[in-house]
Amino acid sequence: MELIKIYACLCDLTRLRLLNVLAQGPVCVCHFQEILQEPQVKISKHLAYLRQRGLVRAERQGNWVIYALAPKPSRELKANLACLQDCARENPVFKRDAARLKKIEPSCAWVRAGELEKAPGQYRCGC
Amino acid sequence: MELIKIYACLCDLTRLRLLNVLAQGPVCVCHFQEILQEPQVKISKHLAYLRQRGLVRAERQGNWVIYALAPKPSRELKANLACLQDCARENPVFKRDAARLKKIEPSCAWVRAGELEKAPGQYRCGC
DNA sequence: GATTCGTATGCTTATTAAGGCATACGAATT
DNA sequence: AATTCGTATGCCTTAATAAGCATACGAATC
Repeated sequence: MELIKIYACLCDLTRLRLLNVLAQGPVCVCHFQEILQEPQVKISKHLAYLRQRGLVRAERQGNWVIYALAPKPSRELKANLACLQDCARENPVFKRDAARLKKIEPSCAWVRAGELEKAPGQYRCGC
Repeated sequence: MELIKIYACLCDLTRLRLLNVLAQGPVCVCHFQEILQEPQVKISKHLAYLRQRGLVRAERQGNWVIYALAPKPSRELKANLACLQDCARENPVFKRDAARLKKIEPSCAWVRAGELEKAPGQYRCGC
């Protein structure tokens, strides 16, 4: 069932952080490393987990891979992501991630990738 | 983290069904068996899971044990339970459970138990 | 006090998942 | 074509979980 799949994706802190960052727009893996301060394997595996379950899309851009939220989220997914955003607002962990994202943003060229253009938000990567 | 715990509770169909029924008010285990059409062990174990994590409270009433939603839910829990209710509205599984609950309701004496009185809704048990 | 009823728990098995290390991959660079 | 860079994956270990069977428990009844 769609709902179970969604909740399974949400019941890990790393994935929660990834999704919460992605809510601001597409991000590449290298930036996730900086923002979450977690090893590359860990991030890559959790992104794969989310990708395999359709919550997230990936697109290669040269050497980098840019991740974005799924373009056509189900009603359930949309509702739960909104709920997560709401709950994350006051949480120190998510707030810290958001701060690091803001810090990285200016030092990073904006990238426009064909496929991902349909996704919400702006492109933050270019490394 | 509170959020992770909540999502871990929500990522199982049986628990989702239990919580969705409990949103209508306290219910005893025997009625859960009728409503979910699942074996007693399964229901009892998932209720224990929810109880150990504080989403749910239990109170003995003679031979029966009546379960209810936690009396003082956190902001996160409240938000997610509301989201679940919203998502469950259109789902055939949850709708079927709700129908079975309605069917049982009239044939069942209303019980007032001391502790649980603080919980939302009405008591459905008495078997 | 023995039995019955409703519920909970211990045990076992199978599945899933998380984390880390090493390594493989594709694209760009040299 | 060899190397480098960013990312993904295979393998391993460990831990958590689900499900079912058998059994234990507490309260009521006989």
